[in-house]
Amino acid sequence: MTEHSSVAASLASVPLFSGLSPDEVRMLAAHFIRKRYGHGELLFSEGDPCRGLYIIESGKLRIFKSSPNGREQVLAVEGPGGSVAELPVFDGGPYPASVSTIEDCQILFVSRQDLHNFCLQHPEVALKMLAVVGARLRRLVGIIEELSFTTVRQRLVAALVRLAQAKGKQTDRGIEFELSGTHQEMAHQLGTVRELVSRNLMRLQAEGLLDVEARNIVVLDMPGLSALLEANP
Amino acid sequence: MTEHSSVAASLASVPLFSGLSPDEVRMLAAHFIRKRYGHGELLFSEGDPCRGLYIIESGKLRIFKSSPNGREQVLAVEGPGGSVAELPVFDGGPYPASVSTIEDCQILFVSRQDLHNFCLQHPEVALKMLAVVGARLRRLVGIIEELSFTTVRQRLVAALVRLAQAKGKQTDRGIEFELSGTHQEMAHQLGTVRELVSRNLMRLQAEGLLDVEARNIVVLDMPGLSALLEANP
DNA sequence: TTACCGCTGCGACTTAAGTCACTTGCCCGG
DNA sequence: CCGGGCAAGTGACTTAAGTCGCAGCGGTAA
Repeated sequence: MTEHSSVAASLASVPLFSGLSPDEVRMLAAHFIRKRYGHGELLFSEGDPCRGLYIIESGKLRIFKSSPNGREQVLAVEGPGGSVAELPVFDGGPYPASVSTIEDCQILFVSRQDLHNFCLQHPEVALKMLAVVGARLRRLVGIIEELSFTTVRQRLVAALVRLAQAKGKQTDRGIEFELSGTHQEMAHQLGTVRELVSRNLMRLQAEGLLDVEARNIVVLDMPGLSALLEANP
Repeated sequence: MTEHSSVAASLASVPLFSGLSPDEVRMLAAHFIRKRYGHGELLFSEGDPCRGLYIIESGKLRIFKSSPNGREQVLAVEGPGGSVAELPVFDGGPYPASVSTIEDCQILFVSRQDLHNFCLQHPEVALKMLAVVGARLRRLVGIIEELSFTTVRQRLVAALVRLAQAKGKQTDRGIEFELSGTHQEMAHQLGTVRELVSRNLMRLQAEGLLDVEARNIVVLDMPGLSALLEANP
């Protein structure tokens, strides 16, 4: 397979461009460049002028805000098939947040200009864009809700429940899975600091809901855990 | 002026539909209904299925999330020319937040179906939509940033500075303006409770930065106030 | 092997945030 | 003119959140 046609193959499977004809995908593919990034590399920082759109072929990256005090708040984690910076490509403004990889990544890039031109000829792509931006907006509203109504403890529990559902394996001891990153990274996703993640994990263990062995988590009492999401005291 | 043509006149001045020809605006106007709401009325609640799009002719309304414990977090305040629920109209999902008026309002409403049909024939409206949704997304990111990086005090100061710039009048004593609502409403916008707004205002007064007389604020030391936005101690 | 470094676990402490209960003042309607 | 009700000020308290400092652990690169 040539480089070019492998790009086309990737694009065809991206939700953003589903619905295009093979010919259209091929035309579009001509404008993309493939890039590789190592773990922890920065694609761009908030405030940078928008150069173009990124599409993830493999690996994961995180969209985040960082504060002068070194705190970080993760807005989203995107995996294969996901895209980044749909918005500023269209409104012309700067990137509203920074993006870095959390795994080695293979990424397709298209310049703002090229994508813009393509969209003018294919209005249905703009509608897809609206759907993607919409989904992002809903997630942001969810983050705001969590930040202003819940405690760190509840946010952590919510994250654990999500992880358990997403990649938990039922074993003889309970539902088992691995934390996606370090405690530090979890803290960034929950909008807090490392110590609180560590402490709250220990506390959940002390309460008999979890079993924590380094990064391996065993949920012993799923109903009990979920119950913490409802109650407020 | 007939009812219908006055609707058309209003629509023509809304950013979302600027760029349409007078004929197009007239066609669009036929699908709108004018509604009136009193102060404090609820247009819809989060989770409701999306019926259509709202455009504000006069008055103000607030988009907010509310928690089971009675807390509220305001996501945006929209005034004349603003629109509400652009997103769910397109992605078909439920409303992600609730909306209520904070003044008497005159509002134009169009059903999801009618707007959808119109957009299919006028793709440029979809692009405008993208811009509006984009602006909203940026504001949400800003809220997240404030919630996770700043204190209530800093958020309050930021809000005061914004108000001072927006509607402050230079007088002999300093920059003078009125709070937009009750302390309770401010608290909802800052994602906190009434008491903290009250206390922090008093504290700023004690520090000689403000003069507070009921709902009337006089900024005595604008540089000093702005300085609080930078420093972290 | 050793030295170093990043991740983790803790204990002790400080401070922001929120809760509760109550007072005061003001406006509006009867 | 009086009483009810909402808005605001305030003190005392509880608790979540965050900070600091340090110790142990495990891997890896020299």
